[in-house]
Amino acid sequence: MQLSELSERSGVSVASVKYYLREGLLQPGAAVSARRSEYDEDHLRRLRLVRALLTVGGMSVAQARDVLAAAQDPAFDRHSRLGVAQYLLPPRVTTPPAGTPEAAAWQERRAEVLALLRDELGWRIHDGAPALDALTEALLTLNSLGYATTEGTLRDYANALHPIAEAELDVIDEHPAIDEAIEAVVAYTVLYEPVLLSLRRLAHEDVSARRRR
Amino acid sequence: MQLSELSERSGVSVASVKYYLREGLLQPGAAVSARRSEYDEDHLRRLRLVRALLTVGGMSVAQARDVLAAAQDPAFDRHSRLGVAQYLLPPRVTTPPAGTPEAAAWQERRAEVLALLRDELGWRIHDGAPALDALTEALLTLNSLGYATTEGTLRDYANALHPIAEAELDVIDEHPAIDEAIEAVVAYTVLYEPVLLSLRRLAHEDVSARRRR
DNA sequence: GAGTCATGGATAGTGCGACTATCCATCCAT
DNA sequence: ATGGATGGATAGTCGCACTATCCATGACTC
Repeated sequence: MQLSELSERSGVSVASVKYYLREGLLQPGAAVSARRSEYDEDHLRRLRLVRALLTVGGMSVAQARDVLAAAQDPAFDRHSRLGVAQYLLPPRVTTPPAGTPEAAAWQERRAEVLALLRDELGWRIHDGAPALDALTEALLTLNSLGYATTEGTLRDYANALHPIAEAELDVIDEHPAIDEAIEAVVAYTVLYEPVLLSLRRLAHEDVSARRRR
Repeated sequence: MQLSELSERSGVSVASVKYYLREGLLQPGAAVSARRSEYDEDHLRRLRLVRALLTVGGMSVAQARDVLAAAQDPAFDRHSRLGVAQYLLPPRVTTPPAGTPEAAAWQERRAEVLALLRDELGWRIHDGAPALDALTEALLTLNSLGYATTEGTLRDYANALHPIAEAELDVIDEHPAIDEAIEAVVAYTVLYEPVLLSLRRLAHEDVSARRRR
C-alpha cells in the first residue's frame, strides 16, 4: 500500500504521517524506487499504536519515539522490555538539585517508601526505578499541601495493586504474538492506565452514592 | 503579604502569579488601595494547589480553573463536590459523532461496561459519567490494536479498585477542615492518581523480577 | 511517448497553550 | 519627595504538534 492508502486506512492525514516518519515514530516503507515506497499491515498497526499512545496515553511525540525505539531493541529480553517501557514512560519527574534542603527531605522520603515496599512488602524493585521518583514527588506534593499520607494508606494501595499487576503480566505472558508484536507491552502499560483511573473514579461515584443514602 | 512575597514563598514567578490571577485560578487579593492588594495564607495554599494540579496532575490551566471554580461552588454539598470534581476532571474524551458506524459500536460497548458495573457488581453510577466514556474509549482503543479486553479482567480491576475508593472517601470524610478547604477533594482525586500509577508500575517490576527467576 | 499525478524530501508556516517581558500610572515606605 | 514595588494592560516568546507549499521524479494511463 502507498502513503495515501496508509493515511486513509488509519485516519491520519498524509502530512501527519510524513511528520511521524520524519520524527522516527514510524519505520520508513520499503523503497520501491527513489520516489515511491511500499507500506504494509505492520506500518498500519504501528501507526495506530502511535496514535493511541499520543491520544489515549497522553504521551508527547518525543516520548513515544523513545519508548518505541527501546521496546524494539532486540538487546532486551521479554521481561526487560517491560522494564524498559516503564523506565522510559511518563511521568518523568524532576528531582530537586542535590545540595538543596529539599533534596534531603526528598531523599529521606524516597528511602522510606523504598523501605516500605522492599522490606515490609518484599517487593523486588530496583533502587533507581523512576516510578519511585514519581511516587515520592506525588507524596511530597500532597504533604506540602497539608494532606498527610500515612504508611498504612500506601500499604493498602500497594496490596490492592499487586494482584492487578500480576494479572496483567499473566495476559502478556500468554500473548502468543508478543515476540513479534513487542509493542504489546507498551500498549498494555500505557493504555490500561486510563482503564484503571476511570474505574477508580467510577468506584468513587459508587461509594459516594451509597454513603449519601 | 504582597505579591512579591507570595511569589517568593511559593516559588512561582511574579509574572506567572499575575497570569494565574488573570486566568481566574487565584482569587484576587484584598484591595488595600488602587495599586496594592494584600494576600494571605489561603492564597498561598491555593497557589500551591494550582501548581500541583498543573505539574503533578498534568492539567491545563483551563481545566484547573473550571475544577477549582466548581469545587468552590457552595451550591454543592460535600458528596456532590466529589462528583463535580470527577465530572470536570480530565481525561475528557471525544465521543464519535452520532450516526457514524463507530458511534454504534461505541454505544454498544459503553452499554456493556455499564451493565457489568451496575448489574453485576451493583455499582451505583450515573449513566452520563464521563469516566465511563473514558473507559469505553480506552477499551475500544485497546481492541482496535488487537488486544482483547475480557469481562473478567475488567471485573478484577473493578474489584481491586473498589476498596481503594472506599478508603479514600474514608479519609476525606474524616478530614476535619474539609469544609473550609474544599480543594481537598480535588487534591485527593487528582494527586493520588500518580500514586496509584506509580505503585502499579512498581508492582509490575516486582512481579516481573519474581517470574524471571 | 506524452501527459497527469501522487510521491519523498525539504523547508517554512500555523495555532495554541503557558508563560514572560515591557509599560505605565500610581502608591507607600523611607 | 521620591525610588521602588504594584495592578493592570498589552505584546512577545517558546515549544510542540502539526499543516502547507514546493520541487523533481517516476509510474501509470492513454
